[in-house]
Amino acid sequence: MHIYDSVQKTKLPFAPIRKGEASIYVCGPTVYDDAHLGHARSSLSFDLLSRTLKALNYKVTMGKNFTDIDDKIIKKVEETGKSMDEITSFYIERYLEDMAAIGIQRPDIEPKATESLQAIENMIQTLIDKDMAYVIDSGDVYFDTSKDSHYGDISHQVGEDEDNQSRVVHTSEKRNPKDFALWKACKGNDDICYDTPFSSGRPGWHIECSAMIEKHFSHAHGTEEYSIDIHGGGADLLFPHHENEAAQSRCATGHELAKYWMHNGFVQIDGEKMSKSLGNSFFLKDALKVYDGEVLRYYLNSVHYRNDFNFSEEELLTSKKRLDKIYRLKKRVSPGKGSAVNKTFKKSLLDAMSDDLNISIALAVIDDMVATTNDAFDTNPKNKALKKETLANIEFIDALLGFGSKEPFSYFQIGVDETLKAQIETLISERSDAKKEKNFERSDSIRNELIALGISIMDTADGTLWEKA
RNA sequence: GGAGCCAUCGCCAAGCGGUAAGGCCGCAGCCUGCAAAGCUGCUAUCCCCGGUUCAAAUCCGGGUGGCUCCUCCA
Repeated sequence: MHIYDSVQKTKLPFAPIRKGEASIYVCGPTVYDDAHLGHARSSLSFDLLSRTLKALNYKVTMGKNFTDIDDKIIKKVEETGKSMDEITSFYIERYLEDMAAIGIQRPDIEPKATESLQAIENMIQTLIDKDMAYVIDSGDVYFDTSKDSHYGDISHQVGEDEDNQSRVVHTSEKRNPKDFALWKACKGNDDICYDTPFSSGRPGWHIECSAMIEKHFSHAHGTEEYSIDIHGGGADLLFPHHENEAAQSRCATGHELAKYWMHNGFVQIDGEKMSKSLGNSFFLKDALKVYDGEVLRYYLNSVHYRNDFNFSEEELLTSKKRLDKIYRLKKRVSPGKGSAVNKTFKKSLLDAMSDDLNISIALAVIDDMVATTNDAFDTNPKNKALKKETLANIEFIDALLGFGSKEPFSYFQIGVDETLKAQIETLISERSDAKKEKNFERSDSIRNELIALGISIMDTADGTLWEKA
């Protein structure tokens, strides 16, 4: 396995802290609204990583947090009059449903900030005790970036001279412009506050990830140099979020946070980053109303995770066509039971994914397998061994990439209700009769009716099959 | 103002110094009553200008264009 490390900016062989194991932590969503396609892409990217490592026989432990204490959540509390818990638990449920719909394997650990307060407090206290953090008059606690000689190693964005060059004006009692809040003191009676020795307040954004990783991935920390193997998230988190996480963890624990850092590219709409502030975000739940989750999954995963992804309906339809081909092949071999995966096929797929998740090559390998197998069945439709192997191949695709698991006939009937189904079957039956009588004018006319209904048909040796377009 | 990323066939997209994968679309053919599906074949010298090298889409320098980060953000 090779992984592109966004800190070293190069592809590195994956050598985990512990042989045969892989610990991954991905920054999850702040739960104040529904997940958009960008969240989907991030989840999908690291889902592929996890599946690939599992296929390579690593014992994977995947963690993804829910940020459930945050300014925007508090704002939502004020706006709606609902409790913070009502809001966050609602969106956490929605998030999990949406992710399940696109085939994301549930992480092993899903920590929440509200359930990690002790760990957060401990880490901040440690930093204060080590004089790497300071409490200002208001009760806010800041991390002192000047005390960390490695601050900047992650994002390479902290220059020597710089500072007031930033287009953001910093005005506070911070000692250094780059210092960031570990803890925000209570602002008033209505604020969400937790008591700690340093002040009553709530955690800053960055500290939760460091604390959760420390809490949930607590290796013995003997001679181990890193807390986890891989830390992931969107490219926008590299700075300041990950830089700050790394600094906190390094200074509090004496260990580097992660051995490898991976960042996924953005989903764009018309060439611009999808984001709420630009008003161009596309909620996953809305996309799922129009497109099947499996098709969305194939589509959003069809471009390498590090590249930006420009969403277009036209390209999504192209992805569906490629997925369709896999299911058409599956129709030829279903129902049945798989035997063993073709070794060459399996190796080619794994080789592709082992190269920093080269999905393009992987999909090309699948397309090739589909064409070759179809060709073989065109020559010999009754090749039983090949049928079993093909089923096994498709099962492997599903395990590794997360698509192809549906019953193939039902895949082509998504969106067809019982009434329409009965109508289609009647028409097909009438058409078959017409064909037997060589009344082709009639049979073609029926076919046109079906096409008008969005149904395409194909005559095979086993009768007429139909598909919803 | 500072820091990065990207630019490959009509569209999407691999490539990581050794002579351009794959998909969609299009064209031709096989199959079919005709189709559809499936299969086969055909279609690019890599934004521009310099340089390094026996050899560059791939490395270096300079342009041009697009995107992102430095503020919440996947």
